[in-house]
Amino acid sequence: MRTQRLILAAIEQDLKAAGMPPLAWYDVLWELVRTEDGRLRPFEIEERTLLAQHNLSRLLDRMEEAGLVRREILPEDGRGRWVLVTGEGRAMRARLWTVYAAAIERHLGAKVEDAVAATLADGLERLVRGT
Amino acid sequence: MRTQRLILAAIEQDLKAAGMPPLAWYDVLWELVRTEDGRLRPFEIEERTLLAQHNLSRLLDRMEEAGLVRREILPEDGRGRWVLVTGEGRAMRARLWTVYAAAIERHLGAKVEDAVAATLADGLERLVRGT
DNA sequence: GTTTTATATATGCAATTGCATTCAGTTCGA
DNA sequence: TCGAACTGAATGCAATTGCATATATAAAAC
Repeated sequence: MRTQRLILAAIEQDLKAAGMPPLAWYDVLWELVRTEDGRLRPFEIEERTLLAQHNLSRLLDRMEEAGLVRREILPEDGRGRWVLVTGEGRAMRARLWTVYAAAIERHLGAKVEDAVAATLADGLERLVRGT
Repeated sequence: MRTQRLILAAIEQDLKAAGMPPLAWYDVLWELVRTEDGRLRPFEIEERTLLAQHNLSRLLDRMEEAGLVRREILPEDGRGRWVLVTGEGRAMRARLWTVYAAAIERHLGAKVEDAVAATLADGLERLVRGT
């Protein structure tokens, strides 16, 4: 808990210092960009990012407001929406990544050897999966 | 990040389900209880819990309101306060712990063997210290 | 078919957090 | 010894989050 809080705070700090939006924005953009056609349903983003539903709904409001994504109703199911990345959204993700990657390297990569990192990743993964 | 979020959410969930206050309350109470005379300066709690200053200030408001701690001005430095645990605070910490301990066991202990946990703890510690 | 139940998303409102600033008191330097 | 600089804590206000509920639609049950 302590480690995560410290490192997350440090990374968010770096993003803010670079005038970038918070990490959650990156997470959403990334999930969208890595799909075939740059779009997902909100509930899919929800699952992938672990954001709470109402929380994501409002994050999408802000991102739409900022021109990074666009929402469209989908014909086959009137309840749902598509969330599409815009070009601006893709550009923002790329810019975010340069800062984010540097932050990861600084606050994580530079601190432990790859072997330790791999062991950590493995152990943490087990924790989630339950052995 | 994912592991931490999932496990923390699960634990907070257990606390809430038991009608208990959030984990941060426990952290503060614990830091107080483990001292010799059950009192600390706000900035000391801050360091130990990683809570932000203004944030802690308000958390203490709530905890004082709930009768778990008490604030006193300290004579030797007019700027500072003492934060003291009350008997109620100690009782609450003990009750919190029964739920918290069970949650830890359920969401952590039951999921990995001790050896893995030890390796994890070591690796995470290194991350903070920088090797 | 019409009522129930379930799913997907949004929203009103209260609680919490973040940020900048304020306030009070201490220390330091000329 | 007086004002600048600093430290510890609190606070006003905006942004975010949590919680419950609303809205809209679809699927299932009768």
